[in-house]
Amino acid sequence: MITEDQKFEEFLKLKELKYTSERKLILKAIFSFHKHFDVEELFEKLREQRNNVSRATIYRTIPLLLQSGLITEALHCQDKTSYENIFNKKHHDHLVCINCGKIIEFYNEKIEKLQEEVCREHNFVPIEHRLGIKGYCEDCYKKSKK
Amino acid sequence: MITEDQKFEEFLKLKELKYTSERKLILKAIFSFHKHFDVEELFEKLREQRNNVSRATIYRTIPLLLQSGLITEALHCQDKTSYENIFNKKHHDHLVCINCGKIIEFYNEKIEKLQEEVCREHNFVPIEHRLGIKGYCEDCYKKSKK
DNA sequence: ATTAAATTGAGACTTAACTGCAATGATAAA
DNA sequence: TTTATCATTGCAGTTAAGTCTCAATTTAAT
Repeated sequence: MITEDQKFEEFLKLKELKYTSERKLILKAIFSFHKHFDVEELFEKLREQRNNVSRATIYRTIPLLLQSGLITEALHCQDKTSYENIFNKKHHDHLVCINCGKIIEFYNEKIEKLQEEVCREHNFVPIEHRLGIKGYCEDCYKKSKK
Repeated sequence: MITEDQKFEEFLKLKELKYTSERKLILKAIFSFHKHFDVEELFEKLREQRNNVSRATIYRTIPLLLQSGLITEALHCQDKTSYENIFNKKHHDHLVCINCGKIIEFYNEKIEKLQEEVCREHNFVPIEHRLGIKGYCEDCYKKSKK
């Protein structure tokens, strides 16, 4: 079982880039989140861990993490771009509550297959996809009806 | 058959807002696009039409157009937020070419139904959804193989 | 250990997106 | 028609995400 560190190191080696201590720290911080995160939250997390890394470096590292397939851009919830750790995670899509921001992850095999079919019909070679459904979660819907 | 003007006017009346000449011009400009557009392109289009409207007014009008259901936010292609006219258009999803930026619209009834099913399973009330598949269009894929 | 190249952080810079304010414009009552 | 009210506008300024520059440092291959 390959670790996230190994995966990132391998990716960097392939690109003839260096696995610096800052990059290690960023990766570690990301994997200490269990939810989506944005750059500011990552910066703060690193400070908490007494592992200060500049924002510039974070901004420069994120594209590498995206390319290496360790993280992915999450749905634009409000304004900031946020990310999601996807290492060793099965692909999934999202239900996002407009009211409370809750995110429900789901996976539907049939939808996945149909997407492949659509791509075939258009001679399109898919690399990744994102399906986000916005609406109201059970709790918020109940509240709104009162 | 209701026009986009009527729909917007009705929406504004409901909110006790005014259908000003600037708002009319913005709407007209939007409907002269046949592709996605961003704020800057809209600003330029208005200048071309000799109908100068300030950026501030454009930024203030867009939320109204979104709320009224005349336009929707398009997929984040690069950095800028872009929009899409959806008045009297059937809902559709997108295939986006990573290489040339080409956008292919598609609609798949089965996928739509399955989404509803997923929502039901989670007691989630959907309002809108967005499915974007990134990859390579036929032409770009052929080129890349050479 | 040497060396070439990549990387870093600080801070300046850029730009999309938005806002406060004074002036303007529309609407409804007088 | 005049007046009063309140939304709207444009300008100029603000915010904040993201990028760039450059000198100093670190990495990794030899």
